[in-house]
Amino acid sequence: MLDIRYIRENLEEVEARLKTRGEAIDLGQFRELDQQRRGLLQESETLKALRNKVSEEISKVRDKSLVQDRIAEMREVGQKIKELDEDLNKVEELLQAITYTIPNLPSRQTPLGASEEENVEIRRWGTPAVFDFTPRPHWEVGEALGILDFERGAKLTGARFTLYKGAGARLERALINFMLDLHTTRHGYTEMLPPFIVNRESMTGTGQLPKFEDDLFHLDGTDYFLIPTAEVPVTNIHRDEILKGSDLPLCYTAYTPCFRKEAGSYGKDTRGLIRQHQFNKVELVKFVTPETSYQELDRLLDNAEEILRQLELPYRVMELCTGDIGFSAARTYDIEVWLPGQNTYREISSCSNFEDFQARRAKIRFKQDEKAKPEFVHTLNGSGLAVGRTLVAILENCQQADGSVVVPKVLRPYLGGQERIG
RNA sequence: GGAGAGAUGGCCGAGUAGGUCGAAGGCGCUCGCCUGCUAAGCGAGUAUACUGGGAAACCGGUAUCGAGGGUUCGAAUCCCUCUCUCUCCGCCA
Repeated sequence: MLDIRYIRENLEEVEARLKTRGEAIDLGQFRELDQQRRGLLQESETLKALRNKVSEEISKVRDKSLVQDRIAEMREVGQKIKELDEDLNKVEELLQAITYTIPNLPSRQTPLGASEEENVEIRRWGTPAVFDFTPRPHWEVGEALGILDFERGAKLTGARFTLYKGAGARLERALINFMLDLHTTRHGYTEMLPPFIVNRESMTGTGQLPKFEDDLFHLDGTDYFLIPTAEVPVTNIHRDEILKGSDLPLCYTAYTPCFRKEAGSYGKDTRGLIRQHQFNKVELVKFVTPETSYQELDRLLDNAEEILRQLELPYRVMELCTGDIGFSAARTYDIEVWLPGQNTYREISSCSNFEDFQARRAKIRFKQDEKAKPEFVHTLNGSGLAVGRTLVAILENCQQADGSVVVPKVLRPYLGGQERIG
C-alpha cells in the first residue's frame, strides 16, 4: 500500500511511475473519494465535538428536566452523525479497495522496460559443464534413477504433483538442511518454522490479497489459505508491531512447502518439477531500516547466490525491469540457474525490496529510539533457494553418461557421505 | 465436540447500580536533581491513528479499554454477534 498522503500530493508522479509497470492506473477516482472522505470526516467530527461538549454540560446538571431541550437537540445531532458516518464508511471502503489494488512504485533505480525481455543481466557465475553426451532433462534422469515418480504423483493428487522416492526424497531433505544450516550459521539468519496456513489478514499484509485470490488455495469453510511462500507467514510475524530500532535488522529464514494454483500457466512447464502446485522452498526475510534496505538487498541476494556457489551450479543474476517486477516489489533480482537438459537458465530465486509497501499494509513499524516517532520498516525477501528447482539443477548439471548423478561435495555430509546416486 | 472463565496503555493491574476515565496505582523507560561511585531517594515526562491550522517547534478536533453492531444526550462500564486466550470433559498425532 502506498502512502495516501503521498498519492494525494504527488498524483501525476505516482501515475507516471505506476505506468512504467505497464498497467495504466487512473487515480482520478482516488482523488475524488479522498476529497469526499475528508469533507465527511470534518463534518462528522465537528458534530461529535459539539455533542461531547453538550453532553458534558448535561452531566453537570442534576435536574435533567432543565435540559430536556438540549437532550432533544443532541438526539438530532446524533442522528446526523450516524448518517454522515454511514456515508463516510462507504467512501472509505471504496478508497481502501482502490489503495489495496494499487501496486508498489518501482524504485527509481529499477530499469525501465515492458516485459521480461527487457530484464538486465547483472552477472554470471560458473561455467556450464561441457558434456560428451546429450544432457537429458531432469525428469528423464530422475525417472530413470527411480527417484522421481510423476505418474504416481498425478495418481495421488493430480497434474503438477510429484512423488519423490528414496534418494530423491533424501536429496530434497538434504538440500533443505544444507540451506538452512548455511543461512543460520554463516549468514546470521534466525530459523523460523511458521504455520503453512494463514488467515486473510496475513495474505493482505504481504499483498497476495485482495488482488490475487485466484492464485491461492483456499480452505473451504474457513477464511484460511495455504501459503504460496514463506514470505507470507514470516513477514507477518511482526504485523501490528512497533519494533525497536536497535533490534534491526531482523533476519529470518524458514523452510516451508509452498502451494500455488498456477492459474493461467496451463501448458507451461508441464513436464518435470519446474512448475508444481506444491514445492519446497527456503526463504530469507528481513526487516530493516529504510536507509539500509538496498544494502541489505545486496546482502540477501549474495546469501542466496552463495548456495549455488557452494553447490557449484552455474547461474546468472538478472535485474527485473519495471514491467516484470511483482505487485508488492520496488526492486527485484532473479537468480537463474543453468539447466543443461533444457539448454537455458531458469529462475531459482527472486530477491526483492518491498520498501515500506508491505510494512504499511501490515503496520510493521519501528522507533529509531525511545522518543522517536514510529516509522515503517522496509521489508525484503528472497528465495534461498527454491528447493525443487535446486534438485532439478543438480540432476541436470551433475548427470553422468551412465545415468548416475554425482552429489555436490557440500551435500555429501547430509547424505551419509554418499557421492553418487545410481 | 460439551461445560465454564477471561480479553484494559510497553508490562502488571484498578475501574461494572453509565457522565468529571485516554483511563488510578505499580513496574519499566526517558530527562533532570541528589549521592565521591554503585544502590536507594526526589521531581517531571512517557500510546497510536486520522484530521484542521502552522515553514517549523507546536497547537486544536475526533477516534481507540479484543473486533463489529445496538441502547443512550453520554458507555471501558448495559445488550447482541464474532474472534482469541485459559480451565475441565471427550477425541486425537
